[in-house]
Amino acid sequence: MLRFSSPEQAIGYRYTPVFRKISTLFAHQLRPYDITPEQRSVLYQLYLEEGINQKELALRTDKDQPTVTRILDVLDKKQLIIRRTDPADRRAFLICATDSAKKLIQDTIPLELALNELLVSGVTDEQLQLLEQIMQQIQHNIDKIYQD
Amino acid sequence: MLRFSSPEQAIGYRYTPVFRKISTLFAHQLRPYDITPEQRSVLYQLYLEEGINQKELALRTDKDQPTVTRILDVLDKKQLIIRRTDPADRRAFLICATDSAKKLIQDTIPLELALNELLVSGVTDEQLQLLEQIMQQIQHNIDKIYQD
DNA sequence: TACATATAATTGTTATGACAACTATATGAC
DNA sequence: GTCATATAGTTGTCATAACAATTATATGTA
Repeated sequence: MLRFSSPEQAIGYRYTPVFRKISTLFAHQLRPYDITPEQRSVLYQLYLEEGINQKELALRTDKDQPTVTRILDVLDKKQLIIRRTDPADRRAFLICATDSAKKLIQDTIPLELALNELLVSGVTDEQLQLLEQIMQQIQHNIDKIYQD
Repeated sequence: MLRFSSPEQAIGYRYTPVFRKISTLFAHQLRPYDITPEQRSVLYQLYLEEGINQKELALRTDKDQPTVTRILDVLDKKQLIIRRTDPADRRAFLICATDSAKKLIQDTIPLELALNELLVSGVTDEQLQLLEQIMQQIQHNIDKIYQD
């Protein structure tokens, strides 16, 4: 049974622009730090665990390897990361965040949380849990589609 | 009172990649039609109402004017739209979809709806309504932030 | 009418992202 | 050890997006 009859009801069509705007808002807030939300998401993974390689970083940030390569190039220029060659695999680099990168992450986490509070004001904890449940189901469905 | 303590809980951080993947899935499905989801979203607005100008099209597609200009350039090359100068305002163009564009939209709507069914399988109608409510609240919050 | 200001569209620049093709190195089969 | 194959990373190309700056035309006011 079809539950939808018009493109406006398609979740991609309907919600993609909302998340684009959220990203833009966060980008504004990050501007004084000379970093973008995506660069920061890569840096944040290194903040959680250093010394992982680019493929692993791509996995953890949900980005493809070329995108990670280029974001790391930018972060490298800004001296926010260091690429060390993996002694165990000369094809790979082990990536580490510099001290200033770690400080940047620490300084911007409150910004991110504060923006999030604004975004979900008026949304109850129960609703947020439901949102997470629904999104997990959708993510599961996406993974299943990708398997084929 | 702060409800969030880690960036993983920020909705932008958490859900943006999900919608990116949805867009990629739809792009795969549209490949035989030689059109991208974003190009199609512009065309869809023209399918709903023709003869609007680029500024209005930007508003309706949630894109900025430069982005719309460039997407229309592509659609123009593919002969999917026609730009007519507005006789009442020589700065503006009135945009129309060609017949083949209208056919393309009609042919791809079932694809979009079918993909959406897959994406929300296992999600109840009640959950989808809740999702819409929550996202409307978030959208409202975003609009409020942009006002300042 | 003349001029200041606003607006529609365009162009340039930078970033992200998808995808294909490539290089260098590792691994596994023999 | 040799060779086929797999894998880590890079590069090229195109599309989308944000933003600043520009051009051409409208509009409002003196």
